[in-house]
Amino acid sequence: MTTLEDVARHAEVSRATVSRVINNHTYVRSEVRERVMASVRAIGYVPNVAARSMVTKRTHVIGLLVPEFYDNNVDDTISFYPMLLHGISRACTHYSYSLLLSILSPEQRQQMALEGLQSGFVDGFIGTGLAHDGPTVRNMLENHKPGVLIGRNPYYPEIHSVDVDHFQAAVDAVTYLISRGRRRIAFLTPQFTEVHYARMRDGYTRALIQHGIALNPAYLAETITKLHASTAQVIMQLLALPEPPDAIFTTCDDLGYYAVQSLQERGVRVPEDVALASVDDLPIARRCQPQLTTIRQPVEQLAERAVALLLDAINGDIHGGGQHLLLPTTLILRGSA
Amino acid sequence: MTTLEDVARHAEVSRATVSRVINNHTYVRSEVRERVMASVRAIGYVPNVAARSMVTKRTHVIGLLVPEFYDNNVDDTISFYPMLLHGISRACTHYSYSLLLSILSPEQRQQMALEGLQSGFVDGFIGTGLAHDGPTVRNMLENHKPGVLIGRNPYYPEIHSVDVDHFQAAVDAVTYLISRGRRRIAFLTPQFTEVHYARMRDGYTRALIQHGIALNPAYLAETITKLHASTAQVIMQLLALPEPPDAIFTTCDDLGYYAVQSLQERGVRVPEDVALASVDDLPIARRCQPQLTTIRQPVEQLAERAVALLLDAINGDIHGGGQHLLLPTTLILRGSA
DNA sequence: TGTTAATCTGAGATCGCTCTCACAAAAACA
DNA sequence: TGTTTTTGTGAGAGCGATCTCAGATTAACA
Repeated sequence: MTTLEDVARHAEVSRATVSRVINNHTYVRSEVRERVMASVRAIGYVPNVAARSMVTKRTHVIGLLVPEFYDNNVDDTISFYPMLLHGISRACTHYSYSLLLSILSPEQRQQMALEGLQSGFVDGFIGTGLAHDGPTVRNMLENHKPGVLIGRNPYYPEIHSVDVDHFQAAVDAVTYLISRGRRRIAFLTPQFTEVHYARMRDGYTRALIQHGIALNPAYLAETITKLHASTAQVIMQLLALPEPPDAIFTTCDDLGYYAVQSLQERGVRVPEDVALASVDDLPIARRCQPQLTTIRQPVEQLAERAVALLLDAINGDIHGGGQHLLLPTTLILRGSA
Repeated sequence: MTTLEDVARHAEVSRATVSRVINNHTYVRSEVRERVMASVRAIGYVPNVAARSMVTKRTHVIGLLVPEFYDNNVDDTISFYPMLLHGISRACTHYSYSLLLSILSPEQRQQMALEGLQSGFVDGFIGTGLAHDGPTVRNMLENHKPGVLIGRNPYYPEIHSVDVDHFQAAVDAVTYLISRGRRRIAFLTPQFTEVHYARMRDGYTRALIQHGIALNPAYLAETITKLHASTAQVIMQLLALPEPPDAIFTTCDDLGYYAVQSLQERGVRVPEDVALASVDDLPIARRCQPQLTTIRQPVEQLAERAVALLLDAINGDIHGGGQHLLLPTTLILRGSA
């Protein structure tokens, strides 16, 4: 490990001058600058980040908290978080930041899980899939390191956030179904308490109201898991209604996929008998026949904006309270509706 | 940000004593120890990692290099790397290490891509999917920070590695097909130069020889991509042979999945007419009918062992040259063979 | 050519920690 | 009770950088 001192000796200048060259400061004779850079290359000097960050109070590292996205025991589609992770990593590289990754198990999400993150190791962090009023989020605040949440947190409006406009997404999807002549539109969601599912139900309701369609409570359906079995069961119940739906809006592609399967298994044609629109646009959306008409979430953008917002916060470029970005979605037309 | 100094003042002891308490050193009166710990809690002290690592030369961070695993333009199954990532993260948490993630684009993989990793920021790193003789790997060496590769590197035996025993995997799969009475077994692989595909071909050959079955060069088939179209095309060619195969061994589940689809589209029954065995055991293996009989790779173990090996290397517990672990696989019997 | 301003360079403090070393107090031994 | 050993504590150096400040050199101006 070579140090600044070594370079200084080699180039016959002082530590301070080498530091100036390294950090591209002004007031260094170009001749000297050349000489120093040559020495840097010659002895293969690389600055020590720890030492540097001690004085600058910057590490150029951001922390990322994501929930576990893969469970070996469940035939699930691992998709959203890896995509997000991908985008965030890309954005970090773009801004020449490094990424410290914490994949939190459900228990860790319930505990304070910031470990090293507190210790001045990161300049800020991005949190996703955290319990809204959980200790991790509270920690973000107390820690008063800049933080950005992906997904809005109704409890702490002072934390910056970036989210997809799920309300509008649902309005768009349902409006599209209506425009295709459907009137008996069911709403199918996993039985999870996550906020965006509720938002989508609001959007669904809004679209119906806007078109003067009465809300039928029997059409509000929930599945216990995101898997085939529980989806099939709910589909069966819907089909058994006196007035079975002629369209279904599902809040995620997994459900959409299994819903199409379940419908077809019961001899129902998609989209002729029941049209289906969904949300996510994951690879799974294209793996059934017909492929899913779905709302694409701008995951890449979500990641990019989250990082950009965080860096702004880190650099003190944000004044006033929490910033909340809401990104628009796009309806992708395929065969299912 | 509170410092050791603050705690020292609060507890009315010296910095050194606080440090002893924090690091669980001996020679501190238990009464004093209590007092210090109380102060730590009282003022919410968290040690500064940068300062600490300056003197200990340890960061408790390991770097992970993975290739990009998601491409929005391709209907691909994102699976292996996220799973691996997951496992590595879990192992890190277990050993209370943090994880610095670098997702490398193809270009970055070709360049020197260790950026911050060199700067003493990580104690060592794990590399996956790197060009075997590429600059990144060379950097790992010159950098003389401990490193572990997932997947063997034929060029640098001195770098530790952990890998799946693909040779044996292929032997097992093909032997199983033979045990089911198949004799005309095709070998189907993506046209990639990666070493493990070659290893599997060796295993395939070995199994045939062991059972006195002549190798038919026409049965060695390659697809250009891992997608449906190119798989379907190759399957068509195989079926058009004078002696079409009665079984196919595919080197990855993506291919197995599309192969089953392609066969069925052409009216070939699986497994009655053509049996199929594959390798990976990704979620996609269970998404076709019949489900794929496949070789499960111990991804979780792979991750765990890689981390364990790296930590041993970091702690100087490994003597002699590069360690090379080869993990066994398991044959998962499902419907396709 | 003398004075002021702009440009260039180095000495040394500082960041927050660990760790060695010297010394003080208590315990064990003679 | 004096000496050695064990135990407990603090002073201070050092890790590798940045950054302020003062001094030196050169350029610009009167």
